[in-house]
Amino acid sequence: MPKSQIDQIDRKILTRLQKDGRIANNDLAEAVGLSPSPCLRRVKALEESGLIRTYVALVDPAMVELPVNVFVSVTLEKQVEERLDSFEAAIRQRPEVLECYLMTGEADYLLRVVVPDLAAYEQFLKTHLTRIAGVASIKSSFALKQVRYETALPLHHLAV
Amino acid sequence: MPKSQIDQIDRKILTRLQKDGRIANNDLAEAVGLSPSPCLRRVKALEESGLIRTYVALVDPAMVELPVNVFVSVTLEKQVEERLDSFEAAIRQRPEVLECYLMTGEADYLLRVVVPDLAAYEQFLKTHLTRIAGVASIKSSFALKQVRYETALPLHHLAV
DNA sequence: ACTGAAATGGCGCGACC
DNA sequence: GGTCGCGCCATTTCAGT
Repeated sequence: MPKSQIDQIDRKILTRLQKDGRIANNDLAEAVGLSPSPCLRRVKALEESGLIRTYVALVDPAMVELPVNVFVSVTLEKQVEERLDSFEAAIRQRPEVLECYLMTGEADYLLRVVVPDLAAYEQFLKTHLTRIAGVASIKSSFALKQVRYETALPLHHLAV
Repeated sequence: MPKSQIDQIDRKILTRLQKDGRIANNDLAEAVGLSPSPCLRRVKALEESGLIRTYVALVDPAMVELPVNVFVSVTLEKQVEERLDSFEAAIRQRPEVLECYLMTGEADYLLRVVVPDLAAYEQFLKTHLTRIAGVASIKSSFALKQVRYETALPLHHLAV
């Protein structure tokens, strides 16, 4: 489903829903200059195409005792395809790993891990990360502060 | 508002809403073993306490022509408080910077930037990032693949 | 004080123009 | 894309424990 299907109104809908996923369809319709029914039809189409993946509630990390963000660079022993898959499968098991990227260059992984404190991170390292087969080296970088965290993708580049 | 206020049911509510932010209150109530009225009251309390920050729609990056993730390490010239604030303010202006963390160690920043292609990233570098006052050095690392991306925080550590 | 049940007003969501 | 209408859900009120 290429971008050619996305017009100005769809872009407005997406921008609005990325800010407020619980907006009432009536209000959304008014905001984008449509009547409720065709607006809802567009939203459903965006959902069914997979363009809108899901709706979620965002929780404040500090208020649930999860103030520590750690970025972990992981290097694997060999770059065999099989190793990558098994590493990724293992990573997907761990709920404290919120993000994981396969990186270029040294061809390792970058993880963002969220934990209550340093002790919990040490536990994660010892009990889980170091036990994954094929892990050669691990480098941890700690965040002092989360300056910005957005889930809304910028859509300005999408042509009309 | 410490965690002592959060009981088992609240945890279930949060876990559920982090997976499906648009679930009907009736269904949520049934899922957590409550009747609709007290369930909704708890949700409202969690919202007003700020523990639930907001509800959002998550959009598929590839389907809106944003397949490129870049992690950018930024070092500032001097670690004056004022410089940090002005850098952070500048970063907040740029919608392609989805995440920004103040890091320990070399005490620089780590950014996650999302762009349509390498040309757009080059444009971002030249037009915006390098023009921010106080930026000493920039190191860009590109992601080949987003292996995992979660917004749901793990709540298993919260005691009953 | 917090929970569960009933009533009402508004909205989501389909059929049709 | 807009209009109409039904059914369901969110929300308030009231009673119970």
